[in-house]
Amino acid sequence: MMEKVYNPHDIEDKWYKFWIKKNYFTADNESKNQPFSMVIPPPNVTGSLHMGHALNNTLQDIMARYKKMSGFNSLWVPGTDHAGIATQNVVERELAKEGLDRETLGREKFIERVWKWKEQSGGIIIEQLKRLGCSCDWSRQRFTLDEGLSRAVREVFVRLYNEGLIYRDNYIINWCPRCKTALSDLEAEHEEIQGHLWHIKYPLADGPGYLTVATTRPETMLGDTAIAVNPEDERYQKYIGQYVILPIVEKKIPVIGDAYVDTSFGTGVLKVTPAHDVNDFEIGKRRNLETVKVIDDDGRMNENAGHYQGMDRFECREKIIDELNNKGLLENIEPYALGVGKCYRCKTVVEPSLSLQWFLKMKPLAEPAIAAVRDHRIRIIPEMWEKVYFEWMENIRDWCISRQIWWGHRIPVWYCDHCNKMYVSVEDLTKCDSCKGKLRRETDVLDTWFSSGLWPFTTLGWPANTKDLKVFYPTALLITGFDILFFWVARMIMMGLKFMGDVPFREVYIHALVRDAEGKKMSKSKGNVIDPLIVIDQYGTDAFRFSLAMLAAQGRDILLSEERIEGVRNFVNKIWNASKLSLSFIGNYESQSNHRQSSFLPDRWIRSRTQKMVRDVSESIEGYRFNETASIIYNFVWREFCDWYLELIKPNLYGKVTAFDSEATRTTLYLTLCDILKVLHPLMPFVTEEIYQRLPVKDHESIMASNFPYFNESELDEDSEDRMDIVMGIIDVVRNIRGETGIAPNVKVDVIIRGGDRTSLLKEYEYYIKELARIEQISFTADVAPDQSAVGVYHEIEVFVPLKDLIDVSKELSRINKEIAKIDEDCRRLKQKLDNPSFREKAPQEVIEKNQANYDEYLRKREKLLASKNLLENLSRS
RNA sequence: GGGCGAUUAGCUCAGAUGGUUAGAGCGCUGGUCUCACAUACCAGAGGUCGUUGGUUCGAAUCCAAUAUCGCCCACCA
Repeated sequence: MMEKVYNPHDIEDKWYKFWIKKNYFTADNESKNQPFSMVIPPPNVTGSLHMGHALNNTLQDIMARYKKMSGFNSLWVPGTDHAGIATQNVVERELAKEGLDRETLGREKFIERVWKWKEQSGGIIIEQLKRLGCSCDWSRQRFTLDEGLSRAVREVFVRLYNEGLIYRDNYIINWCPRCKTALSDLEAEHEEIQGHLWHIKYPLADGPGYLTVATTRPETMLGDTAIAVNPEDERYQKYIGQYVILPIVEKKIPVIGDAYVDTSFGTGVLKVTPAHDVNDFEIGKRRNLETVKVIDDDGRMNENAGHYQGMDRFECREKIIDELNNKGLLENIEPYALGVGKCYRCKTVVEPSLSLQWFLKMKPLAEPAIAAVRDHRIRIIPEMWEKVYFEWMENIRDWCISRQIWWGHRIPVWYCDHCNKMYVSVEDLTKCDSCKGKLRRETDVLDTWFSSGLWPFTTLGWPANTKDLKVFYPTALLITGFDILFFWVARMIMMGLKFMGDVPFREVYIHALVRDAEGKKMSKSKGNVIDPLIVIDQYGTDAFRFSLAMLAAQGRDILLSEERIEGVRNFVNKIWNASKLSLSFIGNYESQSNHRQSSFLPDRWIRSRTQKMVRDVSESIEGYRFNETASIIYNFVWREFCDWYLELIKPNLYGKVTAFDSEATRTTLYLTLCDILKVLHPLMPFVTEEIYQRLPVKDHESIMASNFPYFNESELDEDSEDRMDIVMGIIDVVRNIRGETGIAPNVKVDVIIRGGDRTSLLKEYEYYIKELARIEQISFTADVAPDQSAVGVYHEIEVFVPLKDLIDVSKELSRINKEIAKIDEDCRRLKQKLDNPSFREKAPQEVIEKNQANYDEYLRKREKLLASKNLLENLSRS
């Protein structure tokens, strides 16, 4: 017995376990079926499911299930990312609670601790993905730091090093003083803040006078080793070669000429701090300037900062300004908006700092990756993201891949402190080949994104030559958010091409961000986060997934509101109840072998409509237009199947009408219900399985194993659709009159129809028209219009509802007037178009004909309405 | 500084290669507990598609400007 209201709670878990037990998620690399593979964007082990994951994985699951049902050997590889900095931070916070820190614990103990944490809390998100219904192949689950992947990372590092693509160098990198590590350019998020441009006087070393420098970062002046002017700048040319006294430090530094200096910015004089600014570093290299670091790894001033040593960099800024001011060296303060980089993990302002780091040369890797997208070996959808991709790839800079943290892939490099030899090796090393001295291993680890960049092939077993790689690489599709297009997607493309010699995926579908109902980004600090798991508890997974799909229009952010989900919850309930009714009609229906073509018009109509629905659903899924998929199904099920079809077959299946073959109707109903469940399954896996299992006859033991409906042209039936349009149209006309003139639903009316050559069709379906429009009696006439009636016109057919006491003449008159006014407006527009000679000349014949036909019909309809209107007006006068 | 996107009903959004009477959900108005569903049913109101030009027989749809909002990238201190 089915409940009156669908209750998702027990059902979801039951079926998920069932699918697991049946191994439906496990791909078979021996299968003869065409493969369809995806790798999951591995969520961070620190993470718990948020809306972004929910959307991302719902869309992937829709594709995985759809492809599986469409006969593909569908593989969806799951896994998690070790998320270096993020995870280390989490565990460090835990340690802090115990009054510990990683330094006192030591590297080995600390890493043990992180692993322990990972085992205990790192799996949460996987369980959450299961609640979302994800059909991942859990037997192939990977972790970016597991043994196989670690091996692959080393392999890649060594190969890239041997090819000269990985190098170690001193360069300005983004340093996070809180995480105490270098970051890549992408990991520093730029933010505009209101700051100042300080104008500082640098006295000339020889003689009176000074040059004024404008800077946003006065604290770095302690590390200045020159000031620069543009050699073309007539104001300052003469100073080139002279010296100034660096204030506070009281050191002589040269005035140099460099074309980099913009004469129109600030004072046209630039302070050069090679150790704390990229451009200054470049100038310094060109001019052989000394580099003086003044800020330490923890963001405090160091020993080169004189009496500022030990002071926080921002406090130092204030104090330096005071000191300069006291010395009369502060000329001016200008408000100025500047961009500062912040650590993407902890939001601390990063310090550009000269540092010895490992880098990966990007240009040689980027070129083939650009080509792959340019010639569409990889298709990025929506296309606009291609431009963004190209823009970044064409201006790519070398990637700082080393991190000074402990949690991650330790760089496979060993140093001999005796003979200064360096080894890069896949295998662990202990002794120096030449001097037999003990080797010291590099302490840095790799950027987390280094290993995730290898994800599509390392998860399939690389560097071993596995069957999985052979069958499932390149993967078919990657679904991800635009926020990691550079971090992840671009790097996978480069690495895939480099190490597999082929693209990592053929298509990339980029989806938008999930925002709150007001369009704001969801964040904990704003308190506007909607927790997917609470939504699931409240409305069920199916309603949640369908909502996400429904809102997932390409290229636009998704605004999620609770009302929206509630609406879909109602839809799930509608499906439940429609199925309940359908199942009661189908009864113990035995097999499809007695499949009879029905002659009952609604049967023929619904089958024809079903075919079009199935076709449109497939097309929209293939085109990643998930919102379209959802609304096609929504409208079909609710409007066509429930509101019309089920209502129309009731008389037959309740036995009120016996003129039609009710077995054929039951067959039709059964087939249509099956089709609905199947097209819905990728979006709503649970409720569809639950209902499917209740079918008296199933073609498979699970809906997951059944076949996605295919477009069956032989069931298309335009003639039946046309005839149904007439039946529905007549019912609509009566309902409109009823509604507009205020006849209560429980009051039946009589109706007179002048049906012309459609009379026999309407007579045949008279009973159904009566039922759906709540009519007591229909009389058909060929005569003139009856007077004292409300009138409605559908094509050539006129429908009269005698007024009796039911209808207020004035209401009916205003209804007719409204309708005539609308027709007049439409006619005016159509006539204008049709009277235009160049329209008749240049528009396609078919468009002209259609417009003409519309126009003619409007005129006829208008005439009929007018006749009735006149009758009513006479009546109301008399 | 460069690039991208958005602007359609009160709200949130659909409208792929130009030819509709511009759609949906929620909300709103009126009427119904009609034997699957009140998480429902029936009817209705509501839009000169940001602005201005242009291309075209025809523009919400293509082009160009402009305004407002949002995002991304960027080594002018």
